[in-house]
Amino acid sequence: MKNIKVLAKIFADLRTGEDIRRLMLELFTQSELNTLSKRWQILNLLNQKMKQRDIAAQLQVSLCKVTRGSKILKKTNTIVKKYLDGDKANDNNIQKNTK
Amino acid sequence: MKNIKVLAKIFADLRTGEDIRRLMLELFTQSELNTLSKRWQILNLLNQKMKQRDIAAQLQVSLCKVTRGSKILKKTNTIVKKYLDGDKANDNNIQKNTK
DNA sequence: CCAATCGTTTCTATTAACAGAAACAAATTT
DNA sequence: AAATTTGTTTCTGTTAATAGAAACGATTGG
Repeated sequence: MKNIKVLAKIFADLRTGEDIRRLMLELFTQSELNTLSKRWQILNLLNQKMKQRDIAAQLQVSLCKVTRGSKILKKTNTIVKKYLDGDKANDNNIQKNTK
Repeated sequence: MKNIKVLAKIFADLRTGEDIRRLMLELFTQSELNTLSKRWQILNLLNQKMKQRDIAAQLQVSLCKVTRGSKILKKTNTIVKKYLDGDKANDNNIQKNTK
């Protein structure tokens, strides 16, 4: 299943990063947000060709999480890859002080 | 922490519901997607004043999940409430056959 | 070919979210 | 006010994701 489309539509409707961020803070637990954040950082670092053991050490996660990220990146035609290979990916790492 | 802003920005950048949906399918496990989907349905039904035990029965979730949703809805000035009270909420339930 | 490095898998233990049931509390009905 | 309904909390057990360690496998350089 199922209603993922519904959820995706909600995020799409919200449009601004600030509103989406607030919704995520309401919907997810702190633990889940951490997990999600790490998950994305793993993908980003993997895409930058950092060694898997280095990623695990730097982000303080286990190798199984890194391997899982690796599997995601092996798929072709993914949104993940498309996004990471775009210029936006690096913008996000700089973390400018927009607030 | 932390980099929730980064993740929120990614969703915001994607813009279309279809792209966001695809990214979610790549990032989350099936189990997590189910959880998330149920979580939103709970909020929606709670907001429609359905009784908590009925919600639990209909969605086949435990009361603790419903109570958690209830706590979210009790907060004021949330994106969740703003969204559920808007007209978009009902659109999403109809689930038109756009694919 | 061998050794080292790296990606991947496997194993057991841990943890957070959750199920299911019961108890408790607040509200409503009568 | 007593009984019923509904919201909330508490309890124990379960499950999926994960940590940590080790092993396995592939690749590469020597």
